[in-house]
Amino acid sequence: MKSFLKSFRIGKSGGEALGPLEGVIMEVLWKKGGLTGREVYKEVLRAKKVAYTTVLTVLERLVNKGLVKKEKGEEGYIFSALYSKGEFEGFVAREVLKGVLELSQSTAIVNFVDLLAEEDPKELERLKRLVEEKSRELGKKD
Amino acid sequence: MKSFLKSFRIGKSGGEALGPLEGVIMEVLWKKGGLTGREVYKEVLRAKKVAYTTVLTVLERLVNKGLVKKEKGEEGYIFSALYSKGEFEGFVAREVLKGVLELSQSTAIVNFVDLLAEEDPKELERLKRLVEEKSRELGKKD
DNA sequence: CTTGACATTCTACCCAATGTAGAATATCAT
DNA sequence: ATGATATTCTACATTGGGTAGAATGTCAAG
Repeated sequence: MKSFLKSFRIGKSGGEALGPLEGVIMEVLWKKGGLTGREVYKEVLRAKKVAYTTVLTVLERLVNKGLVKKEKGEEGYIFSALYSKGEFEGFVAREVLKGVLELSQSTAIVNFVDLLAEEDPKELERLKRLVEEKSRELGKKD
Repeated sequence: MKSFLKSFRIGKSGGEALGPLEGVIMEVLWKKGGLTGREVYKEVLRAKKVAYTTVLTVLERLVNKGLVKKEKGEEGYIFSALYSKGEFEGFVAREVLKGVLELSQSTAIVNFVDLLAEEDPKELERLKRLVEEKSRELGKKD
């Protein structure tokens, strides 16, 4: 996956790795891939009033970022997501977490646990299990 | 602390919540607070060749962001960081982690453990301890 | 083959954050 | 009052993203 991730925007409802229109377009391509520009446009319209050419421009930028594939079909170009939403989220999460850990590892760890405890305390168990698994998986020496 | 954090930039060496020049200036103020513009400028020069007015402009922007305090002193204005580097990092880490968790909690958790294991596996122990403490601290019922 | 409906690409504008710095103005000691 | 600073104003550049019209390409129906 290419280095499309330059910045992670912090908004009211979570972080975003894509602009709002980019996000809508990727959602469309994740739900139903292999669409023509016009089809993508029609889907986007359900969420947001924009011009057809705006959608095409953004699609082109997503292609340049390496997130979308554009291939000639019978009916003109067909656009589809190069990675699933899950793969994409994984990539974003990894890069962003890497950034936070490099900023200050201890701060990141403490805050991660705190946040998880605040937002969804039962996930602490899962985290603990994951850590234990990982530990076993690594040092068979313990 | 104000909402100065709009975006977290992902670079080669970790994430950054500030631009490069902003970062240099904050480092100066964290090392030795209570400096005049000219003093900040002189310190910044050791790291980067810029004009005095550039430093002043950026200082002013940092004041507007609520990260720097500017107060009249004998010798003109004195600039100092409003928060320690640790406080700042904590705030950034928290906001960014919140963003990642909201993007996809499970993805965030899995990747967090994986990354920590890759980068500094002995920290897994600390993470586990923190999780256990936090669990005890919450549900005294377990 | 020409025309009209699309598709595709080009070009250009806007905005915000950041870097950059000169111009203008204020202040003050000599 | 004059020259050195300090401070503020103004402005330009770049980047990422949103927006869309203009220009051009394509093709099928008349």
